[in-house]
Amino acid sequence: MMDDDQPRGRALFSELENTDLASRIADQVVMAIGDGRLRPGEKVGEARLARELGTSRAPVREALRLLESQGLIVTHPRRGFFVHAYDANELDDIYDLRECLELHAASAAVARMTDADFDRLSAQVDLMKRLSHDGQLDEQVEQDYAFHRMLCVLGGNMRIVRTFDQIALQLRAGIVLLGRVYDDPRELALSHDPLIDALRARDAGQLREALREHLEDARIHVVQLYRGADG
Amino acid sequence: MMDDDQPRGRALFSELENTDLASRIADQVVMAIGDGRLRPGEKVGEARLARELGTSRAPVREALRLLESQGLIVTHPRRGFFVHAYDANELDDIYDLRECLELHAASAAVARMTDADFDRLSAQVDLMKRLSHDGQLDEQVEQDYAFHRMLCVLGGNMRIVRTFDQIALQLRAGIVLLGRVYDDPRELALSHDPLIDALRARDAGQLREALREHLEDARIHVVQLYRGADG
DNA sequence: GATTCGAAAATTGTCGACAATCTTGCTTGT
DNA sequence: ACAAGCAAGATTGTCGACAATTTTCGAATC
Repeated sequence: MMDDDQPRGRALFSELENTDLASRIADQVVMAIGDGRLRPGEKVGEARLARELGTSRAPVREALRLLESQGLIVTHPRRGFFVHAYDANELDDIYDLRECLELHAASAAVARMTDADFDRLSAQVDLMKRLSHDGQLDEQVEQDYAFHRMLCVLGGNMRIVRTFDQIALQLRAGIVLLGRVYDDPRELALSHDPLIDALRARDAGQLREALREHLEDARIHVVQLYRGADG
Repeated sequence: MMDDDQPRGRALFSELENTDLASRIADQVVMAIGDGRLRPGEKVGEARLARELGTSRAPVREALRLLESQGLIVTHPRRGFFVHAYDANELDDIYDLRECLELHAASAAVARMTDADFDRLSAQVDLMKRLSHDGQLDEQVEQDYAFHRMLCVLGGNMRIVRTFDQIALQLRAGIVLLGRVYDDPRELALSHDPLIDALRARDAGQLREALREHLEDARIHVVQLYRGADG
């Protein structure tokens, strides 16, 4: 009896064949939120969804409960499921938490990182730069999260990585509908250079400072956009 | 056998009176894990549980999925639900995460704390001391978590509080079965005095240092016990 | 015309059922 | 007796159904 640890429900935006019907439905809902078919605050009726997808309500219910635990869906008992509508304050809190986690993980990562790890991180930023030239913004953002996730993984605490994944999912879901966050797409890729510099020097203090600045920048961008959007 | 219809005042999970069957079942399972009726690694058959509780499988399934998202239950597809068996490394990771969060929240708390807040924190420790004299260890541990939660709440970031709640639940579930963590029950209450001192002085640096020591101490206690238990 | 009230429609929480799959325990062959 | 194989039993994933509740929408009232 072995534990076949498969890459857990880590199908973020991919519709990979998941053996489980509920997980597949969850993915579909995530995508629907991601591309705006489901808007914040909108009701997600399980019966309606089940009819649309041609399944019964049971797996739909499970999928929505799963997304509820991920923070993408909220439940009002006896009234149904709704797409979680993030407000500026909540995003601010989330970024605060993210900064707290990432700074901690990054400090540990500096001590544990091998040369090959550094090369991979560096290559990741290069990839982002190439994507920014091609105007592939969505893919660039995806690789941005991948970069920060790598940092967390290198920190060595899988529990922190899991929390980061949750946060990343929420941020993507909450932000996608904003459209562009940065005025110049290349800004996102370039803003990672200070991190690479600090990593190359293996200077934890320098990395913390660079990362703090990096994340504060993103936080301010997003929160300001959100406050401007509606408040 | 689970035979208690009394509310029992344990508000680990449900906030309001038990409205939802699934939530009530989740509470029962949490309690069952807490007092050892369900042991780590043990299978939790939904059909079996449903029969014992006199309900159908649907709410049981939802409850177990909820607990899965809380990290208390793991699922092996097509094979069922099992009580999550924490190992020493995982507890180590959890404590690391907890320390990261609590240090961050505590720093913010110092700046936001009112005199009344301080009095409440102080009173909380006094309560723990009284409980430690009466030998009410379970209740004392409960109030210990309440104290640390207050600190997090004072930090002002509700997202961090939510994560703390998750961690606390997992730690309680994972640790309870160890029995005693401290040799002397009074040690737990007394170890909070340095925190109170730092809070009284409103010295964030001092609080961070005291808290780090406090949590490192607990971490080492628990992890060592766990490594000694089975490895 | 706006507001309150009430019946119809839709939705949720819960239930029992069925096929596919996993587990268990027995049979069988050597 | 012991291991492999097979059949019976139990369990999971999914489905359709029903009562209770919520929402909707039109009617009656002021």
